[in-house]
Amino acid sequence: MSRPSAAAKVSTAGHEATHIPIQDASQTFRVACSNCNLRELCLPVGLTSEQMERVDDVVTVRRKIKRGGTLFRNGEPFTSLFAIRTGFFKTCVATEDGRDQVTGFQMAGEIIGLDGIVHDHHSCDAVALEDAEVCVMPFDRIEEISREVNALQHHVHKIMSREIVREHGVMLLLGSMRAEERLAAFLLNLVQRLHARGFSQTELVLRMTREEIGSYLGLKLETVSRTFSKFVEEGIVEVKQRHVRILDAEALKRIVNSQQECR
Amino acid sequence: MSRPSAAAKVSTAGHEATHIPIQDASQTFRVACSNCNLRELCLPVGLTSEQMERVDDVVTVRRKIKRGGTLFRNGEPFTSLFAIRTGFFKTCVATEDGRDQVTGFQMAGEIIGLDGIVHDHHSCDAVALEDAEVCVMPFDRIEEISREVNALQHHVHKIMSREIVREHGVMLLLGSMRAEERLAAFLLNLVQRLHARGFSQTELVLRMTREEIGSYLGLKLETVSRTFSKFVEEGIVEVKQRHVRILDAEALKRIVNSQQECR
DNA sequence: CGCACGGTTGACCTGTATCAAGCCGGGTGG
DNA sequence: CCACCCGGCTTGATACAGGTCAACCGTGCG
Repeated sequence: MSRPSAAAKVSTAGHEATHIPIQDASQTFRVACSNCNLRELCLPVGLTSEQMERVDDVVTVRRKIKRGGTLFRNGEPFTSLFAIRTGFFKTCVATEDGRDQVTGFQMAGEIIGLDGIVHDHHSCDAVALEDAEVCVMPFDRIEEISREVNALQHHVHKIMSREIVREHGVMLLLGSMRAEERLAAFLLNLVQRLHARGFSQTELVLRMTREEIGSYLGLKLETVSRTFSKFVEEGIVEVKQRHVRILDAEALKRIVNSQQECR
Repeated sequence: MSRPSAAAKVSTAGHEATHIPIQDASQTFRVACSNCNLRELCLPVGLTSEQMERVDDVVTVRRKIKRGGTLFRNGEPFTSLFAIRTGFFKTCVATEDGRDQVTGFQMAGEIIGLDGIVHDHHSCDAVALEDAEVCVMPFDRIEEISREVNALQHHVHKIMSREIVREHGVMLLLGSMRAEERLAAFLLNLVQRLHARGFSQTELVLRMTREEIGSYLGLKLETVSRTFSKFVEEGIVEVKQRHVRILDAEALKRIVNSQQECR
């Protein structure tokens, strides 16, 4: 998967402002949270300007990652959490025997790296699915400042708890849903998160391959493909490559909590 | 369960208000962590006695839960985390359409309730699979004290991170393993945790039904049963009801990371 | 232009679910 | 104390969702 090349340059408006000429792999520079437009996604709301000043110190630098590059890898020492500013990531765990599992897809405003806290080493890989930029937040700094700013402390707890709850949802999906339900749930989840970021509620561009979707959903890529085709036949979605338009969101919702009924 | 006269000394501040009236189902009383024999499972190590005194304030009361009783339920307000002192729990999430999924089994020394932090309400049920006793740790108290005791702060972060990593493992299991691998992984995990608590490395008593195991592993109870039978035939384990003796742990390990070879 | 990777589709196979019957053990009430 | 019942478990027969293997296509990159 070493296919760096031209960044997938889909013009789905939005984050263009942050497009800055890329130099080498991971260029770094300094910025402030206080005037970041993603603030309300990463940070607690209602901070005094004094507190905000403290919180600004959480982010030391930003870092750019090219498509296909890794933000961190299983086994690497853990030092920082990362707030995604732009771009799209997948995280995945692997067993020695080569099998691997995508554990999540992360987009702007989301935090990654929480897995590293327990053992001071990361236990999964974070791979950029498109050119990305993250805010680096050294974890000792986070702990220090969250001792002073209660709202930040609670916010950190919430972020971790949210991740736990999200994973519960994935377990439910993997443990008890059939292929159609999984894919429907996946699409609804993606589009909902994108919508919260100001994108369309009905149209999305998949940043990942069918294989990656399959890995996340516990399905083979062929099954993902077939299920997409089925949705298309039924007029629920339009699919052209990675571009998906949802024609009937209600149908998707019905699929998710139908479970073939009865019993 | 000696009446904790030693704990009565604490007398800190006016938290008496939090004393919940004792009901029949869940009896409550006060104790100290500093001389709890599970300390090293719940708490950070290497605290000064001064810090330990602060940390003692984290646990307000204990609570007993009978087999089949719930510690908390989906939708209930979140106020506290719980450290399991004795007994065995399952946590499970459910969809409106009745389907549900066991997300984990918890034993002595483990912490439950982390799911409630994000939304101030629990998002899953915690059910006692045998008579149990838990330490109640009001979360605002945890936050307060962990601002003062760095080691506690970091410990809380680790506990949450550990849960995230554990769930990654379950996702891997559910997303990419076959029935035998799942059950083998499950048994190894259980026995390893029990061993860490001083129990046998080769013998265990399952506290849950085949159906609950199945729910956790994303299998039907019949498949769980058949897979047990297969392991018995192969001489890997002995199974009498819920009593399991592992005869060949190596074989289980081989099953877990074999994945039908090759590729 | 052509290759290669991602995606689609078809044919077939298999692991697990489903349905059903029966067993075992423990608790209850007569 | 026994008979009975019931929940949990096992086992068999059969069905089917999804996996596997394979061929082919389209598109975007070198």
